[in-house]
Amino acid sequence: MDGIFHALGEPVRRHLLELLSAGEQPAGALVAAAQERAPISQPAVSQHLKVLREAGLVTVRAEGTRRFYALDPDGLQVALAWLAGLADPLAPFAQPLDALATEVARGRRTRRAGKEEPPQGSGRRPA
Amino acid sequence: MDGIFHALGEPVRRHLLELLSAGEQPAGALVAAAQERAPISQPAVSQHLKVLREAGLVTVRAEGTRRFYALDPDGLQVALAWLAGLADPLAPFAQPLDALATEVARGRRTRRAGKEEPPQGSGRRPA
DNA sequence: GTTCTCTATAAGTCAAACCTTATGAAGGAG
DNA sequence: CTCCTTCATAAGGTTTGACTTATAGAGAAC
Repeated sequence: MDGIFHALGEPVRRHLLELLSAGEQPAGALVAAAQERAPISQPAVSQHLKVLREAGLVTVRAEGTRRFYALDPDGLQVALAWLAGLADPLAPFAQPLDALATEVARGRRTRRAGKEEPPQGSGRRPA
Repeated sequence: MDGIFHALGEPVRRHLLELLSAGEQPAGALVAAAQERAPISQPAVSQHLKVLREAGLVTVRAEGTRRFYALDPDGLQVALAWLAGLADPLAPFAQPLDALATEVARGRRTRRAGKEEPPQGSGRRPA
């Protein structure tokens, strides 16, 4: 939870998430896209991706020498639920918006991936 | 947008928002509540409140020498919409979850302000 | 094998941001 | 008016965090 919102607090990292909302991409493409917006080095982007990874906001899949990053719906859901609970304290109990967000996120992932649960290497750290 | 997520990145500030989700409170009460969780000075809390204020996440109302803080649904809505758009890029167009979040936030505000909509007799908020 | 590509980590620098003590401004009480 | 309360701002110190250059490791191409 702490890690999630801390990760979201950085503009570059939010931009990376926006890029990933179009679908999974190799680190190289993310570096190129980030450098198109503002001058930034490859290691800087790599470090940002590490933060997002450890926060549980993105997942990585290795293919050869490339690392494909994708949004992690679970992490996003945690942030969404917290904000929704703030707006209306009853929401987390009645769960109307909460459940809807989960639905959307999950549906989006399975629809996009078309495959199931590859071996999950890097550890996910609780927030 | 930048200011909003930057403000949300700080644990103390998120705690203050949680406290405010129970309703508007004077700064003093927020200081006391914050100090209950961890040792922190009054000016530190005041500075955090300033950040939240400038980010558009809270509003202030002066009454005598006291300042009553409250959640600003508009700011929360911006954060919610951004996250929802991430989870499903189509959401901002089709606006299912987006509209729902707005409804919730607005309903909450007008309900609290006592403008219209007499209470529907449901129980007051539980734990 | 050698080399080139792709990505992550190491080490160091610099700026942002958080916290503290001290103080000031404004309203209410005596 | 004087004092006390409530809250904000000022100034300064310290830590956190983001960036850069340099380098290492793994796989693909030659």
